[in-house]
Amino acid sequence: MTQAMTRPRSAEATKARILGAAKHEFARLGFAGARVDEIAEKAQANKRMIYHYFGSKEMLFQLVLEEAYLDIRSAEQALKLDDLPPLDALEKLVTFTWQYYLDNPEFITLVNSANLHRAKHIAESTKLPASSQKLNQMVQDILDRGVKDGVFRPNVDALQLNITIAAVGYYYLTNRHTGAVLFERDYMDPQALDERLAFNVETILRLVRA
Amino acid sequence: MTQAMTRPRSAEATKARILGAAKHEFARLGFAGARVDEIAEKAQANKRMIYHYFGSKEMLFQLVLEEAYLDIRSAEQALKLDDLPPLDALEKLVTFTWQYYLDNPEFITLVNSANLHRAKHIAESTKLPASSQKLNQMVQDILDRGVKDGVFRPNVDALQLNITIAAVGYYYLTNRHTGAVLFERDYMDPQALDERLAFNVETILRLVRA
DNA sequence: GCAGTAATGCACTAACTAGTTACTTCATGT
DNA sequence: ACATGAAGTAACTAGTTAGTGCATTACTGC
Repeated sequence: MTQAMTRPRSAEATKARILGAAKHEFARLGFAGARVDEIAEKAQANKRMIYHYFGSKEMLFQLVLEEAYLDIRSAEQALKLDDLPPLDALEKLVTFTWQYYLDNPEFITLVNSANLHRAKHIAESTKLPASSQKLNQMVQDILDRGVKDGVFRPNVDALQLNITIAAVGYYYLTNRHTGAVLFERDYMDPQALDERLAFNVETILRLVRA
Repeated sequence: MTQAMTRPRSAEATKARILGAAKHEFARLGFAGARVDEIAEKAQANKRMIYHYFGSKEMLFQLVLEEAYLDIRSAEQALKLDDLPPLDALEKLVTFTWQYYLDNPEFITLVNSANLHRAKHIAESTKLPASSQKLNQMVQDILDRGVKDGVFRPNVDALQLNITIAAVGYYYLTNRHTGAVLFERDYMDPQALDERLAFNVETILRLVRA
């Protein structure tokens, strides 16, 4: 990439620009569809830098994925749901998850791409299981408090609930394009989004209420 | 493709073999990842035949997608849910949807790939909205009967319910590979599958019950 | 200031990939 | 039998793509 102004050299800044561009391209076109040359150009970096810092297209994808997962996991931890009554905590988690998907549309297509490749790009990671376990524990704690307070029914599985909270938002958004064709509706219309969120909250709360 | 035995010539049979191989490859690797040469080989056909019958890789993908959607829509219609009490009908639909995904694993990755490309490959189809509307009407009828019988609460939106029925199964299965890494569980273990189906039925029934 | 090291750029390659050209083989209706 | 058109094939093309070799340029510690 030729630059009119000489940009100060910085390994960290270049790495970050490459990661950002890679996230964008992998999310937009999938792993196979994304082009290394295009990533380099979008990052205002040279393709050589990608191989210098990341080694291969696959390793780059690996890092993009890990970063994406760690970001949502850390945002979840920042919610401080322990301070809220169980019902409010659960509603807040459903709403947060929905809003996170809306604010970070790359996340969903990255995860889809990871699964198309049978998760081989994150298989070696140890950080991801660790942070996911914390999420699961967080939900388990909410459930326990809710049961103790008598607002939740007992024996709701935390992992199944977690999966379901993600599912009701994720599916709507990832399949919004085919959904729009099949059901002739604008899935991204603000009112449609509000209605879906309300429906999702209702779905989850009815699932756990005593 | 050289064949030891001379295969009788048949346009229909060749087209069908190509469509089958294409479905398999597109599902396995996504649209961008699939290779036309590989599809030809798997179909025991010559690549030229693909272009002869289907015109382009994109048109082939288009037909594969349409066929996949029409197949599930027709299987849904064959369920004859009108003959069942509303609660049973809904449970049967949830179970059917889950089992269809399990029996047709290509369906999910094809739909993901279609959405990655913003549904442009099915945008022109008129059959798909028509058949999807029938599905929606089917669920609406179940809801109406349930409300009349007093077993369902009123004002549950049929489309939202439809989306949710698909979501709780689809998400679990499409993200089973990353899920297995993150949560260190075998998502495809028979007992895990049974538990998930039971959870999904519970989720949907609690959502609609009076 | 200058040597050494890290960052960057350019031009290249070997393999691949969608699509095509020009041809051969077969089935069938008369 | 044989003409005709459809089914099928092999080899090719033009463009693309991940990955590299090597020279150059800018910081940094001394």
